[in-house]
Amino acid sequence: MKLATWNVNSLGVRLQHLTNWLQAHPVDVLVLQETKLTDDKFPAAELQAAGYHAAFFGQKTYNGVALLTRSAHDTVVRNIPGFADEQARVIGASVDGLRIVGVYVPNGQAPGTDKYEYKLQWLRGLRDWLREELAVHRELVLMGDFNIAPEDRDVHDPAVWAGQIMCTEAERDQFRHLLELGLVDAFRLFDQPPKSWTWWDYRMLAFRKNQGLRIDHILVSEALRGRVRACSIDREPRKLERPSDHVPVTVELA
DNA sequence: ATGTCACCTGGTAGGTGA
Repeated sequence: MKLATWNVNSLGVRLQHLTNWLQAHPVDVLVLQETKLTDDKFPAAELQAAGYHAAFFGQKTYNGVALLTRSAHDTVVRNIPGFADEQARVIGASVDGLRIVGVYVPNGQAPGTDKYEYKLQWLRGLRDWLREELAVHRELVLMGDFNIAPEDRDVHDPAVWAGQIMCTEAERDQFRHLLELGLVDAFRLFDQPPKSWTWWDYRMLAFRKNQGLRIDHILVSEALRGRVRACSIDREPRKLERPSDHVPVTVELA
């Protein structure tokens, strides 16, 4: 089976890109970030026509997450239990024997800001919850927009980005703490092309110059490690007209 | 070149967030 994550940067704008992509890549599970739609505006009918059950959790203007599955899913969770949050950033469910958690980690703006502190607090809350979740669900996939480039090889110019948002040591520590729970970065289980990014700034001709970061990730629990057959980034949607600034990442499980 | 995009309010531009 195949599972994927994609920050669409407004599902209202990107619905056609999404349905086209799903037609070409009929993954079994897809989590979306930055839908930017309240639940009453979520295009559930269009996605049902495309063959997907949808769970969604949105808000006005910002954030918003969704989970699409070919098979029926159940036991949906919205946001982090026990972590009070006014922003819609997490959706999880059980499907095909797997526990799926889709996340839109706060961007954090810049070190030293309130938003940065919120990001770090949020990541601590996520870790505390996932520790419990993993104890109950051995086969778990955590995927989404983490807004963290875990290592220098995930950054087009590590010198420029050193200490900047998405690359600070505190953020990378939080990412490592997630791995320490017993999660594996599926992308790094395989040889990958150098300069593999999932996000390019709209500005500065960043995509044309391939100046990006790898900040969208798929982490699988140790119990799933042996089932991972491939993990790849699809940069094609970034070439379309009016693209999202992020592209999809897909993992294949046996 | 902080050079783009999305979405809001409230209006034919400016602010916020990424």
